[in-house]
Amino acid sequence: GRKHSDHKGKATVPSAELANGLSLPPLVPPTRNPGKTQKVGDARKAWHRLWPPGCPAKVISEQPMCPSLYRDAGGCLLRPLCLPLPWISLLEGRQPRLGNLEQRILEVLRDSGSPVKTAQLVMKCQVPRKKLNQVLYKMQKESKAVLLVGPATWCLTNGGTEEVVPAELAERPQKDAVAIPWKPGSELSQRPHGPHRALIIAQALGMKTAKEVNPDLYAMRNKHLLDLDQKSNTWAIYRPGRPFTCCPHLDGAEGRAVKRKHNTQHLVLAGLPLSSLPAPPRQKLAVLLLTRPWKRVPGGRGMLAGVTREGFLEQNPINMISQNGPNSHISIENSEAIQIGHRNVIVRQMASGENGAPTDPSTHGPLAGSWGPQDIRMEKSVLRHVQMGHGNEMSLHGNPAKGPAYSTCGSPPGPEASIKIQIPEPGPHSEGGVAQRVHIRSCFLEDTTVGNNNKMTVNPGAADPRGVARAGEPGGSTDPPSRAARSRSEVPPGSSQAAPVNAETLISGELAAMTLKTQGSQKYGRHLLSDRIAEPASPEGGTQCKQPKTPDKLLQESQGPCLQHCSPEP
Amino acid sequence: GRKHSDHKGKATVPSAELANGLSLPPLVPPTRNPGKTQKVGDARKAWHRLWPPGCPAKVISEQPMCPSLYRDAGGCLLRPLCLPLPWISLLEGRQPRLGNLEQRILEVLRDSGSPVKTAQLVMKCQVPRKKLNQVLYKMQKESKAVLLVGPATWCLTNGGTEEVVPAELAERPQKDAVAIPWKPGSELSQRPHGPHRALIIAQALGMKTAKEVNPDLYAMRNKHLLDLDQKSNTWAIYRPGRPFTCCPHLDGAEGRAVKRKHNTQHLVLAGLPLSSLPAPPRQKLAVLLLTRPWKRVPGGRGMLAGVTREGFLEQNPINMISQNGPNSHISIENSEAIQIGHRNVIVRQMASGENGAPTDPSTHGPLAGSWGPQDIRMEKSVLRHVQMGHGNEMSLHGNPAKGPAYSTCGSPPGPEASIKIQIPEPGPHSEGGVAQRVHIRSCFLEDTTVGNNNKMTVNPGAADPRGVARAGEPGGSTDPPSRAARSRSEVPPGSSQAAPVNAETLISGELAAMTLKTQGSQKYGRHLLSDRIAEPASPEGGTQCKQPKTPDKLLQESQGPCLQHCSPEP
DNA sequence: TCGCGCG
DNA sequence: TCGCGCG
Repeated sequence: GRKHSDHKGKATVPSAELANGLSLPPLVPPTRNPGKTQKVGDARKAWHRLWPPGCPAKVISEQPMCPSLYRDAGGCLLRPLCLPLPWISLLEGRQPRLGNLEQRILEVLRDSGSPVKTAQLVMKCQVPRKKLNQVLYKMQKESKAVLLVGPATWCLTNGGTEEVVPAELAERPQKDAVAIPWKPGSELSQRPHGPHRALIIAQALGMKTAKEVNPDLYAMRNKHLLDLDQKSNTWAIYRPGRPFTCCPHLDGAEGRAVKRKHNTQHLVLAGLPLSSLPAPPRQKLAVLLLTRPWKRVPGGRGMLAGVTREGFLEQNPINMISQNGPNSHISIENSEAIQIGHRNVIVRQMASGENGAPTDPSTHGPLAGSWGPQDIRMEKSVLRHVQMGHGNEMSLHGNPAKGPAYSTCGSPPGPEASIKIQIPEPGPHSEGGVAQRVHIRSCFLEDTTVGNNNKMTVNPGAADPRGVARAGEPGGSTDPPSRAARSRSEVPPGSSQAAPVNAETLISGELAAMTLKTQGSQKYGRHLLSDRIAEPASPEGGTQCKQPKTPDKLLQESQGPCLQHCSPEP
Repeated sequence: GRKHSDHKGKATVPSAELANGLSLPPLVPPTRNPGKTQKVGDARKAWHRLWPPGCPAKVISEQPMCPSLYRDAGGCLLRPLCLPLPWISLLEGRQPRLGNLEQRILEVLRDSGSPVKTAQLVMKCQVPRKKLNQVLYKMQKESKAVLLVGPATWCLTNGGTEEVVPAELAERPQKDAVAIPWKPGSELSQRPHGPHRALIIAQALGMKTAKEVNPDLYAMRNKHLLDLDQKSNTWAIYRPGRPFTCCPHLDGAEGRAVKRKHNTQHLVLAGLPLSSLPAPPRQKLAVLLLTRPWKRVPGGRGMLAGVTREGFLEQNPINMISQNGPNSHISIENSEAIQIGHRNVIVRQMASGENGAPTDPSTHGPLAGSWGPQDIRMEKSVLRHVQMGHGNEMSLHGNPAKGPAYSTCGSPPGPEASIKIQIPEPGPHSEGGVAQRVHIRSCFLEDTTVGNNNKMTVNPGAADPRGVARAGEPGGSTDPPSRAARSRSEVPPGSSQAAPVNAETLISGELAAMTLKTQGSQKYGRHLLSDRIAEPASPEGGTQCKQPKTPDKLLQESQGPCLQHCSPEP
């Protein structure tokens, strides 16, 4: 991408560029002692240092669920504080700020000291002319900070002094704005996820009493940014899925603790995608999730937290999503029986039968090493019983789920939902590289396999309940009813079982059995699937994972994964 | 989908609508004796009859690779000539003509008799305002046929008489324009694919010498429209993949000859579209299709219906599409049972059959290393029972699912339904890179396999319950009712089972069994059939399909074919 | 004097 | 007088 180098010639932060379509100016170290009192004039300068033009402040408020995103993209200047986004959001919420572009425009105009042509601004601000005009005209109309003084020619209304106070800036009293910045050595910094009492938080924010900060805290709780523990009356960063969630931003100790604590598993993990999708004007984030068959969350905008909370740990057969790379995205919607990766096997035998017996794996075993790289991109798609990869097998006996019943006549898979699965190369420079690259966007997937040498047998059985009932192993253990059967009975009449994704249905859907697999070298800790699953043909494992172990059992052996979620929406 | 009914209230041609976003006016029969000399004034009228407004003339020059599509969509008036597109292109290239939109604009203005607001034109012409303005201003500037007489207000410059002579029309001398049309009884008409000597062609075009037509012929050769046989010095329609190609537009005799020659029958081959995709504001892609059960042809809309009607062998179970040019595109809609890749096999056993047994996997094991690279892009498509990759197998037992039942409510996955499948040629520069590249966008896929050496068995059972019951293995286990059958009964009447398809998406229909295959002759990568498919019936070979007499079986023997199609765009 | 931001 | 086509 292009880099903005106008500002002191430093490189910009590309991730922020994604977030708002702007280039970032170079990072500027925060004020050494931000808590120190300053004069107002200086204060404004200080703000500028804290949130220089281009720092995607909006990311914070708009996409509050994603600490890591903020930290990487927008939290540049606050990163040294090592604070999760909610705190930063809280902090930042008390700061006056302008949009990135507005800031940059004013700066350019001020620096110029004379009218500036739009073409110049385009270059200085590194944004498309159209976007620039949108902002310029809006600024002229709303804040009067700029004026069109000729054809495509703009200047400051106040002669370029510091007294520029655009509308947004003028709205908030700024008296204590600068006093706010987080105390570096505060309790919160030491224990960034909490819990903390309100007073501590208030003090960290430069306030005196809890009362001052409470309104914000409660508001943030309502937005699922924070969690109030009623017993201890303490506030903590809210993390969906906790304690089962292992967040990437946890430090090693904490992460391990979580794993230890929940050693039980059935684990789940889940994937967390973080993404600031491109598209400036209407960017929406699709997202992610996954985990056990989670049910649809009615109504849902945004509250991925809710999704996760509800959906977790429900009799889930297998969910494995591995996320590896720092910028990986996983976003899956309405998925069912998916395999992505090499050599996966899905066997679904809902009904009687030894017949759904998968083919002999050995036949393609030898071919194991031969599969080539894969680069897959899917967008706005609905897939059922899909395998992608080499040497896969799929057997579908009887009636698998009856397909996405779209009631959704109106809206198609929304424009922004996205799934991306990128599996970076295991080694530092193994350019030979990407064994599999998958981009899935706005898709419905069911019984899907992506990868090489996968196998899928779907033997859902009949509508006849008996068939379902028989769907056990030879040994006599009774399998749970098929998902299809279950969902069939569970889904209320008239409800759409699987709606094509759109921005608002992001969170709805079912993911019945999904396997995302990467062949990673174990060195790097990227091997995300249990060996059992990865190598079903192993001697002790027998053949195809015919069912000896429940998926959950298999999962127990897998290393925990982690995930993070964020579902920012403007 | 909207229909244009302004023009004498007749239904329009959807395929053209797809192609350029315009509705077509009703077809007008061509001049009885097009070769007859006429006065210039009459001539222009004759042109209008030959290429009435809405006739996608541009299709010809812009996308010359698509005879059958042209014949149905744009070549409507030339259809009686039974000429392949290249000739028509050649012929047409000498005709003055207007673009669809220009024609339509003039028509609307003429009908109005008074200045017309752009907003009105938007509605009348069914094109986006921006596109309309582009054309309007261009017309004003270049042909002076229209004039901006007020804000967004246009009128004819000549009061709406027939004397409108837009730039394009005026550019060419028209003295012999009308004299050109193909001689109905010419050699070329009798042998429309050639070969013919240049003189014959020239004469058919109303010229006197070969020299006159040679520049065009060579130019067309360079565009791969025509082929010059050096030995005989004759020109023929160039058909990639010949002689294995059985083109839909072949006349009966030639078609039979091809069949006889290759003993393949039931075979089909089909279409290959080449399309210029997306295009600016809101172009829509026309598409293609092909095949056999191609049941639904929405009434009244679509010339593609015609394509199918005319060109394809009814009852052919399997259609193969070969892709040959480097930039070819294949667009598939509402397809089912598709295989894309090398050495695929589709076995569909509609009823009874204890076999249905998938083929022996070992047979294709050895071939593993031979798969070529693949680059597949799919967008906004619906596919069922699809395999993409090399050496796939697919067994469909029982009733081929009835495909997504499109209720096509409202909006679909989007305006630009398209599938692109690009299979890079294994040229010298096959850097050993990406073995498979897949891009899927806005698709519905079910029972789909993407990859090499995949296998798929779908055992849904027949519509007939008994048949279904028997469709199991010899062991006698009872198969569950077919998926199709069940879903049929389960899905409430009126509910759409699967539908993310645009109402305007056109050419909705079903593609029951399709195989997209590429293969290359070792050298050129244009060999279109796999050995497996080409020679399955050989005595020593194959055990692939046990059902001898079914069409499926016959398919095994089929030689690969070819075809091309194109979906026009302005 | 292409000014364009426009939904 | 939202005129907008604009590269």
